[in-house]
Amino acid sequence: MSDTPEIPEPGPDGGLGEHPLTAARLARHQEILVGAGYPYRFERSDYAVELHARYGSLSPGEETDDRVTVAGRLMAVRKMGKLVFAVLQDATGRIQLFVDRRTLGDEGFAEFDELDIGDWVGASGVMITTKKGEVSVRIDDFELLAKALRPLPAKWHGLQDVEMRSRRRYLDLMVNEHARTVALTRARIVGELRRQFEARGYVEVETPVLLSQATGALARPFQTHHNALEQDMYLRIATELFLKRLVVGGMERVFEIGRIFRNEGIDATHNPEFTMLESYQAFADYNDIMDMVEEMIAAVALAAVGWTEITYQGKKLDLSPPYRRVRMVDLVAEAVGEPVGFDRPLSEMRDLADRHGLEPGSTWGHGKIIDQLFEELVADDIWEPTFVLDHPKETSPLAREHRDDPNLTERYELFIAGAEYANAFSELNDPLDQRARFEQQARARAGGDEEAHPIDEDFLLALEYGLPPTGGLGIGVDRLVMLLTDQHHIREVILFPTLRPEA
RNA sequence: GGGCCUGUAGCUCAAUAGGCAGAGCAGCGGACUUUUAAUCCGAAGGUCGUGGGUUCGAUUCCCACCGGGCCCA
Repeated sequence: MSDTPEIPEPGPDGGLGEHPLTAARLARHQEILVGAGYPYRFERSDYAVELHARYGSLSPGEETDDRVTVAGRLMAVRKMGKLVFAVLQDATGRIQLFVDRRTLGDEGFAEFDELDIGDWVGASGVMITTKKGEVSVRIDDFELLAKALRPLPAKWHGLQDVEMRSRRRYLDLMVNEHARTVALTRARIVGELRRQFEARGYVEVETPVLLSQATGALARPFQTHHNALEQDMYLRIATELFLKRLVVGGMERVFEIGRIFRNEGIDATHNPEFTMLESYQAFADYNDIMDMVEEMIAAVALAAVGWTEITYQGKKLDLSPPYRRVRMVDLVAEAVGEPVGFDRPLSEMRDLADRHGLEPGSTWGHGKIIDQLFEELVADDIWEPTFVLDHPKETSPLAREHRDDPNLTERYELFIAGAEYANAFSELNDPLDQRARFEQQARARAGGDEEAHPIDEDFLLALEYGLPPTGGLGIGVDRLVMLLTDQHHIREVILFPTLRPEA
């Protein structure tokens, strides 16, 4: 009888039908579904940012005959009776729609009135500027592309709640410009890192995430189980040993940017899954890698933020090379006011550690004490980019012995603003020495040191076929993004940080 | 793991020395053809994180739990 189709009863709608803020949106949505439905695609002619670039110089009140089609999310609506100003946000920015009844017609104008903030809309019209000079599209046609059944966070205060910004990152991205900026800057940083390595002849590779043994670093792994193989497996805690196997195989320059998993605490600088960049270059030593790293950091800063002189946590920071290069033992000696060489009796070194608030474990040698004194007394105070050189052999089981000192290794960490950004060494390539180092680690582990490497026999096998002299590097990508976007918490640079399930 | 703080409307935040919980924005109804957080008028909107306890009465005090934040280890 009736020619208007019946609106279906609300099905399982998550309670949207009962809430006053969503009932009307849901009803409209169902009305559209029983009618013409939503379009499957939409042809846009221009992004918001392009229109501002092209028409920003029009004088106030100027009109053109240039037709454009825009699309985006409706973020604001200002109704003036027979005239409406609406704001559409696309991936690049915002553009105002000038919606007047004369141009759009009575029917279309009434339909536009039914739109809600948050709806996805496509619209066509001509480019004009308003009396106040705002670049706008005076629309003569529009289409509802998808309806937002839930209201957006407040337009002015946005979304502040840290928890919800992380849990519902899409809302954060919709309403907080800085969230979009950080996400885009991260993409630029990762892209530039790739370009830097590719320009130097490196090949990007992917090594396994799922392993029967998690090796190559000091960390507790996530454990899982493979049903068909009937064996426990572990998520990787580093990519190091697999990348070196590739160099053994003759891939002389390789790098990987990949997710690493460490089953440890969550705080401002640690997320259980994070992104690590590792690279290995045959025939290079750690000096070569230092030169490369300072060039790369500067290039990445330029690409990401446009300058090498940045502001971090309210202070100026210059990332242009060359970076200071200083030995760890010299920094520690300076901090404690006395020499900390390996020629001093171990008992004196243990006293020294005690006096500086450390509680040296029974397995600690000179090297571990020096390393811990550095962490405790020096690391936090380094501001300008600094390569801290020549770590003790004891705490660097994968690094090659220093050519001038058998107690040290050719290893450095790059410190900036009190945090570590890169870790690199002349790689240990003698399989016999590597086996001895692993065994020393195993003894420390048996002695109660949980921060000790397990032995990886399969890696030793590969080494026995010959690893050329190699310079290796690891960079914490998330921390680098934090530095370049001036964020003080890792959750701000990871789109979906690890959280407890919501109650 | 320890300490401190925190959870109130869709969002951002108030208040209550234990006695009917408020505002701005958003939403709803109305006016308005040049707005930019539009403006004006009107009517609404709440399981005060969850569960116990004390009390005549608890959003407020106590306990536990859940989520979150900061600091320390």
